[in-house]
Amino acid sequence: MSRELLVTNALPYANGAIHLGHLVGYIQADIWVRYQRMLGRTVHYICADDTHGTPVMLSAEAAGITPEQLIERMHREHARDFAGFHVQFDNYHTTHSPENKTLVEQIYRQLRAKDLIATRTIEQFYDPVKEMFLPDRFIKGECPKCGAQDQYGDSCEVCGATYAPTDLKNPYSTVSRATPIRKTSEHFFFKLTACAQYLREWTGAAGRLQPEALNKMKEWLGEPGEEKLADWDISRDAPYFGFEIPDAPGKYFYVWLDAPVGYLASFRQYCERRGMDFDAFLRSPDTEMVHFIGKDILYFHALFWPAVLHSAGMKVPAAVWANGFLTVNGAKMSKSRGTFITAKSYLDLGLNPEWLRYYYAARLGASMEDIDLNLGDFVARVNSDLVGKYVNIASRTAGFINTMFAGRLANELPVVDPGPYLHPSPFHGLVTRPGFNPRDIFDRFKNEGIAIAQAYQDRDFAHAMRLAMWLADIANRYIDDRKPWMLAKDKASRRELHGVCSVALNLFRLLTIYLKPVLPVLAKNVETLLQIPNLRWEDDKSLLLDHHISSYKHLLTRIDPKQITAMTEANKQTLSPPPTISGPASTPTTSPGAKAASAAAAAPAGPATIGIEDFAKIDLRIARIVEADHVEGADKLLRFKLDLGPLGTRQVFAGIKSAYDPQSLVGKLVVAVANLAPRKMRFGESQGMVVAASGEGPGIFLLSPDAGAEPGMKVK
RNA sequence: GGUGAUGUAGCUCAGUUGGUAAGAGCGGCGGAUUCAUAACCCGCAGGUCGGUGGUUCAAUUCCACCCAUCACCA
Repeated sequence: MSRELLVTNALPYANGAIHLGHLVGYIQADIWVRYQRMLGRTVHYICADDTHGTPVMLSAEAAGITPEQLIERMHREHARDFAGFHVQFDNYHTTHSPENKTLVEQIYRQLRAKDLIATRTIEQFYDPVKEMFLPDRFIKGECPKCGAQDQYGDSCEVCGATYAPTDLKNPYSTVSRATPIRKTSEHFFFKLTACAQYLREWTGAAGRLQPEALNKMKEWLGEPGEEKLADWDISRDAPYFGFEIPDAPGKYFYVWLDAPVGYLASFRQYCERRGMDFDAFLRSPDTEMVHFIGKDILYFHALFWPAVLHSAGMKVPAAVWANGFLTVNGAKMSKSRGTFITAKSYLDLGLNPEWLRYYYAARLGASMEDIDLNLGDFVARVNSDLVGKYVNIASRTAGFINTMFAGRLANELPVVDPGPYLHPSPFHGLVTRPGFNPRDIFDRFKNEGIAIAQAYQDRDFAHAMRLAMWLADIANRYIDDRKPWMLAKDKASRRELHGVCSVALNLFRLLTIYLKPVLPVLAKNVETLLQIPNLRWEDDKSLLLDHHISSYKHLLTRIDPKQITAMTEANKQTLSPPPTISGPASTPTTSPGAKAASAAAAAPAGPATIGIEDFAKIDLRIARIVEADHVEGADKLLRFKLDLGPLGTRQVFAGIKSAYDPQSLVGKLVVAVANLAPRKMRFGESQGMVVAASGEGPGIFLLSPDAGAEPGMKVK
């Protein structure tokens, strides 16, 4: 396992900011890479922005800039965010690069030469206004089963039904709102079906995929003879932001073909900069390529990517490791709850990136399971583990070395039996090495270090952190037992004090080695404190004796829960409007999955409380519906004329068509927001809103006052 | 509906290749201490290890079924 490694992280898409969910995988890979380097292994850690495709093209257009300008800006922001979390790539390139274009074309020509490219005519939805083919996600319509509005082309978020985009009723293009038409076009396909047997071999190799991922692959591949795979459509028609296919004007490579090639393109740029031989690296049997990805893109990395590489005669990945999604407080990240937290906002608010690195490490195992960022747990764990346990060891002993011994560690350490400080470890199967002396606390630490190293190697960081904190507890008990503050009072015990503090700081040094992949900056500061060079893993074999250290300065501050509140507040976007004022923007719906999660989290994660003065800002009034009709061309809206008594009459639109027949509403009393800023809609101006209740399921319910209320009365 | 995963103390989670091992951290309560950014140390949780059957001398740990949750697929 001393091979030279090329390690990559999935390329973030150049269409949005990096958020805490992205960071799980990047921090995971960065920790793993740092660990490998502490062992002295050569690792090239590579990433890039994924820049092509329809979403980038349309986003740029919406922003009034060129795709090149957009991806340039995103590239800068992404690189900044990763650096901010100490994710230290050796190279961060872009898929929109000459290196990538060359490589993609080279691979494509290889596939074509091997007769692995087919052409076929397919029919797709086409936006006649925008004059472009529409990816499924840009088509919405009514659910063919339950009739819910604004559903995507694959499944209904209201009733859970699944279907093809062609099944949608009243489909429309989310780009232009036009009704899409069907149109045929010639597409290029990669003959993935020819690779089934190879893929069975590739996926089955030991250590290549996680067991769960392998299960999934078996599902996708099927048994020999089952032919579950289909050929892969790798072309898209203009207009498309990407690379044009050689000898095929107007046809572009699908973004998912050139995205993974971006790993190699970025690596090639890096090789050229460093004077390394790119081709030789790929040819060598002593080099390995390892991809860290999110579980959502396993399909692309464990099927298409190895198949394409193998077919093109190139080095295939040694391993593809997927991480799960991030939930926050047990639920999907939510913009309205403020748990859709961007990397930038975390850093801008002054939160320490190593807090998050530690917390992720403490929760990350090698499996594809989702991990949860429980914000309360985050505060408790970081404060308790890092400040209360780990840093505290130095904090409570370095001062004595500084003031009583002129900053010099003892030249000889007492032998300390860890026995009294060992609490029953929950970890059976103690790893031991030859010559292990269980009666020596340093041996005990080093012995545990072997298990920690193994855990890092296996990407079971949670286990590594647990072991490290178990050691930190031992060190603290030792200090507590020997009571240096008592020893300091008696001149006769000077020598003993010196020994105890020197032992403690040496234990602290070992722990720093074990935590360094996770906490690189903190470790750097410890190296400064101890006045030692760059710690490597093998340094746990030595001790610091008769050595001068600097004066102690705070190594890490605690998290103030107020910082967490500030962060969620800063990320809280304007609450989506309730269905009643649905304008051109679509009504947000909640997926069945999020429903349960939000119910579970409902108690602790409700909206922030407000004062009466906030409530008073909303001018709620009783209103009588004097007119109500359908709106020509609107899917969901009804138009009302409301009588607000002394306030006159108002025209208001409300998105309740699915729930009410307008005629039945005339004459009814309802509750209206009178001071809502008027809003121009496609069908006229809405001068207020009618309030209604709705739950997670279908159904909208207007509020109405008890008998006796009159139009214009204030609701308070 | 299919496939896979998960379900252990109030919370977050370890662990058990089946047997005197049912545990940690956090929170809470009590005590001790004052070196340390009120940190640290000691004590207190009697939890049917989701439910029901089965295999076994013995199951929380293996098997079957069921329930709940999650993910992917159709």
